Amino acid sequence: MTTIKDVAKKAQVAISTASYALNNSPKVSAKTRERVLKAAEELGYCPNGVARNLKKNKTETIGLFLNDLGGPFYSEIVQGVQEVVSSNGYDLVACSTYGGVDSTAYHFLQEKRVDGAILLGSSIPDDLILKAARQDFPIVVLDRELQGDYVCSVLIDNSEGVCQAVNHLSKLGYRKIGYLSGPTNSYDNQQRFEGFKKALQDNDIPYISKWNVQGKFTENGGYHAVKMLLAGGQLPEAIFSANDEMAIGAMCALQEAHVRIPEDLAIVGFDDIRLASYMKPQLTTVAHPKYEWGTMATHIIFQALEGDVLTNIVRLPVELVIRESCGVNLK
Amino acid sequence: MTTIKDVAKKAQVAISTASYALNNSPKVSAKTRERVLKAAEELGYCPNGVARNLKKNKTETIGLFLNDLGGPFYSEIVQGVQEVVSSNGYDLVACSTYGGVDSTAYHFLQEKRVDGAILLGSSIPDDLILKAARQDFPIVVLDRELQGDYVCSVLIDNSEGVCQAVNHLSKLGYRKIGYLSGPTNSYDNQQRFEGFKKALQDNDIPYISKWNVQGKFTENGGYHAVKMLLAGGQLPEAIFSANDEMAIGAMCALQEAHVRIPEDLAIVGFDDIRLASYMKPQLTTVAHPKYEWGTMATHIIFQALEGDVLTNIVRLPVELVIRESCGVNLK
DNA sequence: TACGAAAGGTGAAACGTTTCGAAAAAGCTA
DNA sequence: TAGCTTTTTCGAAACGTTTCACCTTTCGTA
Repeated sequence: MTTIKDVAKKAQVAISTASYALNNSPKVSAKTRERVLKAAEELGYCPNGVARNLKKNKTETIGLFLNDLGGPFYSEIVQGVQEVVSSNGYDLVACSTYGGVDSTAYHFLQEKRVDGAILLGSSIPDDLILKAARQDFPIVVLDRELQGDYVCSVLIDNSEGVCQAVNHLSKLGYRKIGYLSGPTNSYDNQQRFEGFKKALQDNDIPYISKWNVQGKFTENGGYHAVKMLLAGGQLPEAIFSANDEMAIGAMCALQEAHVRIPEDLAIVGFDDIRLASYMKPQLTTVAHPKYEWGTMATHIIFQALEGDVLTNIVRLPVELVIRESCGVNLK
Repeated sequence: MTTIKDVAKKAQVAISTASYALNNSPKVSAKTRERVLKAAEELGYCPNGVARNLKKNKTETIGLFLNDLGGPFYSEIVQGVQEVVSSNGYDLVACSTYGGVDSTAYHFLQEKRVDGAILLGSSIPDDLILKAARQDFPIVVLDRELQGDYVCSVLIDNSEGVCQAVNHLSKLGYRKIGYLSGPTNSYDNQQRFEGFKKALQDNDIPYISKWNVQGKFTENGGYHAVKMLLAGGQLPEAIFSANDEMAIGAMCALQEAHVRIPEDLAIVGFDDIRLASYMKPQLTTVAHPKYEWGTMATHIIFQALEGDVLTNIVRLPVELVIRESCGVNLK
């Protein structure tokens, strides 16, 4: 590999001069710059990023850490993040948190191989985040509330979303509403469940615990949870699913059991993933601004890098998207 | 930030000893190791990855470079890659090629911030790839044929896939078959188009160029291309779409025009993305082993890193998945 | 012609590690 | 105890940059 040393030698200048020339510093004369650039060109020189990173003590790279790089709505978040990162002249790397302490996320967070991190997915524990965050290493989390000097939470308004969904069901006349739950240790699920119970109360609807079934936030999870529900007999009139993936699994299970949607049972999801609008019937769901979620988080990272103090929690609005899966007429 | 220097001082040993201790070298006595580890613990020491990378001249990181981190079937490729990278104890970063020469992909490829690269998406030019690849920096490309010492292509068998699709249509009695094309400069599209023409020939079906319409490999692209086709009057009996995304857009356009699928027009796609099986009617399409695509590519990277010489091209099998969008009865 | 300032160029230190070769300490054997 | 060997520790160089502080050259002005 050719280094700046080789370039300097070829151009017959000192290493420092070569460096200045390559970085367009005004300290070097046009002639020398020319000579250095030519030498670099001829040698096919390319600066070693790692060395530069070490010297400058920054990588100009932001890390986006996800549970699983292929999630159903990450794509739009990633685009938002990408956009802002690029426009700040930084690089973006997406990494998985897969593998616990051996995961890339762990490594990168601890070893300072990025200058800031955006985190979505619960597999990184709070204390590691709080320990890793510093003035020159801000962290934004997308799925939990976290208090710290260089940590900020960007969240969606879960309870408002659930509230709108339940109100919608209530307005349509549904009084027997079940809750299709995600993992109970997930922040989002907790928030949605709390919101759900509160919304029921506000609408004078009783909460019936036998209609609370739990899955794993995946299509399969929803499918099996609803299978259980079906096996138990006595269905609710409507189901609020803590996310769309599970709602889709639920719909499959229901259709297999010849339960008609929405005639026999209404269903509403959360996230508004792409598939939601392709289902038959199309899934009514709570949408959140995914792209903006990404841009917001990233803006905050750069603010922090510039030394601004952070507001600790930002909440993004949600919106109920009414499609077909709850029907439209009063029951 | 606390460095190994601080640890050494606190443990009252030389820096080198601290380093050996932290890396579990047998060169240091149990007592000293203990002392160093304790000091490190107390100081919350964490080795600086960048410095280590520089010294060792490797990052133990593989880069996966995609056009757009949220693509419709990347997810499974990524999982395959992730799996193999992890099991080799390496890290994985996914980066976008968004932004041309300013993209993260460019930077990382040139600045040696990863030890190997897997590339999908045409925005990195061939010559850069060939220039960047070296013994200790192998590159695998997933969407073009490329000859080079440390470059390998892992491709799917496009022509076989198209052939199966066209044979299927032919067997069902369709004789007027259109081609919904992706960008003409895309390798995959070229291959599929070549395969398409050959398959027509093999089945004694004429190629009619007015039924060749072009889009951008996106749903929208397919939608508009088919709108054009509709505006032109005189539809074919069947359409082979160069990918599923466009096929889906096409289906929307057709449904809006009250063209029934498959009764009035059959359609077959390519890729077998998740949405394909959720469409109404479900999309018949050519599936490829996405997960294996990722694992295969990654295995090759590690083989190359170990010094094996590479076979230049690997082709993965494809399989036609017959669903509903072509009908089942002879016309 | 001499002087001072500005411009251009340089050597060396530093970033935080790893690792080599050598020195020091400890443990044996005779 | 002297002379070995083995174990443990250490200093220093190196990885490839950037950048500080200083030195040299050039040039305009008095």
